[in-house]
Amino acid sequence: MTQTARQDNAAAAAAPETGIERLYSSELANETEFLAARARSVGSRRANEDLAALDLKVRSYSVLSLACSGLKPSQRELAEFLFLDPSQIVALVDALEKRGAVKRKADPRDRRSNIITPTAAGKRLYAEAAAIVQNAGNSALGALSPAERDQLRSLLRRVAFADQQPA
Amino acid sequence: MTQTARQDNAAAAAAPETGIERLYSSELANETEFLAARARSVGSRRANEDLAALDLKVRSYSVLSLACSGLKPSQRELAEFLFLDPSQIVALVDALEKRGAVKRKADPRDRRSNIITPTAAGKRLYAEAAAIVQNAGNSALGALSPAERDQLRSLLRRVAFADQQPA
DNA sequence: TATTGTTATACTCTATAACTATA
DNA sequence: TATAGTTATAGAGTATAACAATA
Repeated sequence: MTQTARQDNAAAAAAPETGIERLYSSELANETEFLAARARSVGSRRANEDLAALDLKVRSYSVLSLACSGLKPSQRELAEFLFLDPSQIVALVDALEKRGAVKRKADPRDRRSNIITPTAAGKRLYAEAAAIVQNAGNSALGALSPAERDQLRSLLRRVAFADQQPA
Repeated sequence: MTQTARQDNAAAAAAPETGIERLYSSELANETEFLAARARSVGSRRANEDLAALDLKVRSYSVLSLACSGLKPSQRELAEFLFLDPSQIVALVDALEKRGAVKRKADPRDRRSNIITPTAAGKRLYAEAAAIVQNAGNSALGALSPAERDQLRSLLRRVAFADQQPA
């Protein structure tokens, strides 16, 4: 609830150094690295806030989404794909399973593996969550035209998956 | 130090479902939200690894960079700009000050404020660090042409700063 | 009274190692 | 022996509240 009063008055003219906007001209503010971090921060903050209505976060939403993808991912695959440790996946799947959104199923070809599939309730939850996330995303990307959003997504996709190959 | 052995052998052909690439086709993998998070993850992981040689991280590098910007930011401004809590800035500035890279200086116009300025050593450190970060960034963006990198940066900039206005 | 910086604290996230069951 | 999942734990990151100095 911080109300940063605008200072576009006489005092501002006397002290134009006050105001964060002046930092926009810093070198840092032009590094892709920094901008990506900040853009993600803007986006996921908003998404987390909105997803709270469904008792989800971006993390659990991601797992639920992949569970609902029809691709029958194993926990190991979720970990690799989401850049998370397998032990973190355990906790995320636990929470989703406890609320009846997903099920663990032993892979018939390798009984060590747990394949994660959604329940009917899980699919409904995902539908709601996906709408919320899309909405939050649109809001975060409000400054861009539809074409620019596609462009951004396409560029990010190439960067995000360029490193996927085993190191 | 996890050496994920490549599996491009007969076993891989027998189990084509193994392999994370199939998850590229999921809905999640096409959400800008997710892609931005992942792209940032790729970039900052690499940057953090490389900056370790200077005993810096992306966070402390950001503070050092702004300190060296000539814009004479206060701690409060650093907190707002970096989306960090003022108490976190304290710790970051403490560490940089302890190693002689930056100094706190009372703002003559408001003695409550600490203006963060670099020492000569801090400027040298920043020069080295900036080269490392730029290098890491280029590596992370390796899949993109120079023009595409500019495009990405420009788009990210608009998203990253769209939300800057007081909430 | 409000704000900057500080400290202390708790909570979340992340990383690591050890254990089990399967292979 | 190697891998998938699990558990426990420690460390880093993040958020909150209270306090001192200054405005």
